[in-house]
Amino acid sequence: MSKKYSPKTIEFFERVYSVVQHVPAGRVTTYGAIAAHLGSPKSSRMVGWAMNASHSRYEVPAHRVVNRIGLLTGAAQFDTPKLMQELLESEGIKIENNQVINFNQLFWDPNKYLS
DNA sequence: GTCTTGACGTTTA
DNA sequence: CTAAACGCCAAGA
Repeated sequence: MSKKYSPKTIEFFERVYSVVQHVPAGRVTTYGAIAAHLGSPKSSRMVGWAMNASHSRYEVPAHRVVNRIGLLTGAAQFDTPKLMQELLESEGIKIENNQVINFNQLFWDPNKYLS
Protein backbone atom coordinates (compact mmCIF):
# COMPACT_ATOMS: atom_id res chain seq x y z
CA MET A 1 0.00 0.00 0.00
CA SER A 2 1.17 3.43 -0.79
CA LYS A 3 1.66 5.82 2.05
CA LYS A 4 0.31 8.72 0.10
CA TYR A 5 -3.18 7.99 1.40
CA SER A 6 -4.17 9.22 4.82
CA PRO A 7 -4.89 6.65 7.55
CA LYS A 8 -8.52 7.59 7.40
CA THR A 9 -8.54 6.91 3.69
CA ILE A 10 -6.97 3.50 4.11
CA GLU A 11 -9.54 2.59 6.71
CA PHE A 12 -12.30 3.85 4.45
CA PHE A 13 -11.01 1.70 1.60
CA GLU A 14 -10.95 -1.38 3.79
CA ARG A 15 -14.56 -0.87 4.83
CA VAL A 16 -15.72 -0.37 1.27
CA TYR A 17 -13.86 -3.43 0.05
CA SER A 18 -15.25 -5.50 2.89
CA VAL A 19 -18.79 -4.62 1.92
CA VAL A 20 -18.27 -5.13 -1.80
CA GLN A 21 -16.65 -8.49 -1.22
CA HIS A 22 -19.76 -9.56 0.66
CA VAL A 23 -21.95 -8.91 -2.35
CA PRO A 24 -23.05 -12.32 -3.67
CA ALA A 25 -22.63 -13.19 -7.33
CA GLY A 26 -25.60 -12.26 -9.45
CA ARG A 27 -26.42 -9.33 -7.20
CA VAL A 28 -25.49 -5.65 -7.32
CA THR A 29 -25.28 -2.78 -4.90
CA THR A 30 -24.90 0.96 -5.11
CA TYR A 31 -22.33 3.52 -4.02
CA GLY A 32 -24.92 5.31 -1.93
CA ALA A 33 -25.90 2.12 -0.12
CA ILE A 34 -22.29 1.43 0.77
CA ALA A 35 -21.76 5.01 1.87
CA ALA A 36 -24.88 4.84 4.00
CA HIS A 37 -23.68 1.61 5.55
CA LEU A 38 -20.43 3.31 6.47
CA GLY A 39 -22.40 6.07 8.16
CA SER A 40 -22.06 8.81 5.56
CA PRO A 41 -24.92 8.67 3.05
CA LYS A 42 -23.64 11.76 1.31
CA SER A 43 -20.12 10.50 0.86
CA SER A 44 -21.06 8.28 -2.06
CA ARG A 45 -18.36 9.99 -4.12
CA MET A 46 -15.74 8.67 -1.77
CA VAL A 47 -17.04 5.17 -2.38
CA GLY A 48 -16.60 5.59 -6.11
CA TRP A 49 -13.14 6.99 -5.49
CA ALA A 50 -12.28 3.96 -3.37
CA MET A 51 -13.48 1.68 -6.13
CA ASN A 52 -11.32 3.48 -8.65
CA ALA A 53 -8.34 2.86 -6.39
CA SER A 54 -9.40 -0.72 -5.80
CA HIS A 55 -9.24 -1.76 -9.44
CA SER A 56 -5.47 -1.95 -9.18
CA ARG A 57 -5.09 -2.74 -5.51
CA TYR A 58 -7.31 -5.51 -4.21
CA GLU A 59 -9.43 -8.10 -5.94
CA VAL A 60 -12.81 -6.52 -5.46
CA PRO A 61 -15.90 -7.34 -7.54
CA ALA A 62 -16.27 -3.73 -8.55
CA HIS A 63 -18.51 -4.73 -11.45
CA ARG A 64 -21.24 -5.44 -8.90
CA VAL A 65 -21.27 -1.82 -7.82
CA VAL A 66 -23.40 0.55 -9.87
CA ASN A 67 -25.02 3.90 -9.28
CA ARG A 68 -28.45 4.39 -7.77
CA ILE A 69 -30.34 3.72 -11.01
CA GLY A 70 -28.32 0.63 -11.90
CA LEU A 71 -26.23 2.39 -14.51
CA LEU A 72 -22.74 1.04 -15.16
CA THR A 73 -21.06 4.40 -14.74
CA GLY A 74 -17.71 2.86 -13.89
CA ALA A 75 -17.47 0.62 -16.93
CA ALA A 76 -14.95 2.94 -18.55
CA GLN A 77 -12.59 2.49 -15.62
CA PHE A 78 -12.15 -1.21 -16.26
CA ASP A 79 -9.46 -2.58 -18.53
CA THR A 80 -12.02 -2.54 -21.30
CA PRO A 81 -15.38 -0.74 -21.20
CA LYS A 82 -17.18 -3.97 -22.07
CA LEU A 83 -15.58 -5.97 -19.28
CA MET A 84 -17.97 -4.78 -16.59
CA GLN A 85 -21.04 -5.69 -18.60
CA GLU A 86 -19.59 -9.05 -19.56
CA LEU A 87 -18.82 -9.91 -15.96
CA LEU A 88 -22.33 -9.01 -14.88
CA GLU A 89 -23.90 -10.97 -17.71
CA SER A 90 -21.63 -13.86 -16.80
CA GLU A 91 -23.33 -13.89 -13.41
CA GLY A 92 -26.78 -13.89 -14.94
CA ILE A 93 -27.44 -10.18 -14.80
CA LYS A 94 -29.00 -8.66 -17.90
CA ILE A 95 -27.69 -5.35 -19.11
CA GLU A 96 -29.52 -3.00 -21.45
CA ASN A 97 -27.94 0.21 -22.65
CA ASN A 98 -25.36 0.15 -19.86
CA GLN A 99 -28.13 -0.32 -17.32
CA VAL A 100 -29.02 -3.30 -15.12
CA ILE A 101 -32.37 -4.95 -15.86
CA ASN A 102 -34.50 -5.79 -12.83
CA PHE A 103 -32.17 -3.65 -10.80
CA ASN A 104 -34.67 -3.40 -7.98
CA GLN A 105 -34.77 -7.19 -7.76
CA LEU A 106 -31.01 -7.65 -7.94
CA PHE A 107 -30.20 -4.86 -5.55
CA TRP A 108 -28.28 -6.12 -2.53
CA ASP A 109 -28.53 -3.84 0.47
CA PRO A 110 -25.47 -4.13 2.75
CA ASN A 111 -27.34 -2.60 5.64
CA LYS A 112 -29.90 -5.38 5.35
CA TYR A 113 -27.51 -8.30 5.16
CA LEU A 114 -24.62 -6.97 7.23
CA SER A 115 -24.95 -5.97 10.83
C1' DG B 1 -1.98 28.31 -0.75
C1' DT B 2 -6.40 28.01 -4.33
C1' DC B 3 -9.03 25.67 -8.02
C1' DT B 4 -10.70 21.71 -10.66
C1' DT B 5 -12.14 17.02 -11.01
C1' DG B 6 -14.64 12.87 -9.75
C1' DA B 7 -17.13 4.90 -10.65
C1' DC B 8 -22.73 9.87 -6.56
C1' DG B 9 -27.07 11.39 -4.67
C1' DT B 10 -30.52 14.63 -3.27
C1' DT B 11 -32.89 18.88 -3.82
C1' DT B 12 -34.62 22.78 -6.32
C1' DA B 13 -36.12 25.46 -10.52
C1' DC C 1 -41.27 15.73 -17.09
C1' DT C 2 -35.97 17.42 -17.68
C1' DA C 3 -32.01 20.39 -16.33
C1' DA C 4 -29.11 22.47 -13.22
C1' DA C 5 -27.16 23.45 -8.52
C1' DC C 6 -25.61 21.95 -4.14
C1' DG C 7 -23.43 18.94 -0.76
C1' DC C 8 -19.86 15.72 0.30
C1' DC C 9 -14.68 14.72 0.85
C1' DA C 10 -10.19 13.68 -0.94
C1' DA C 11 -6.49 14.03 -4.62
C1' DG C 12 -4.05 16.17 -8.29
C1' DA C 13 -2.60 20.32 -10.88
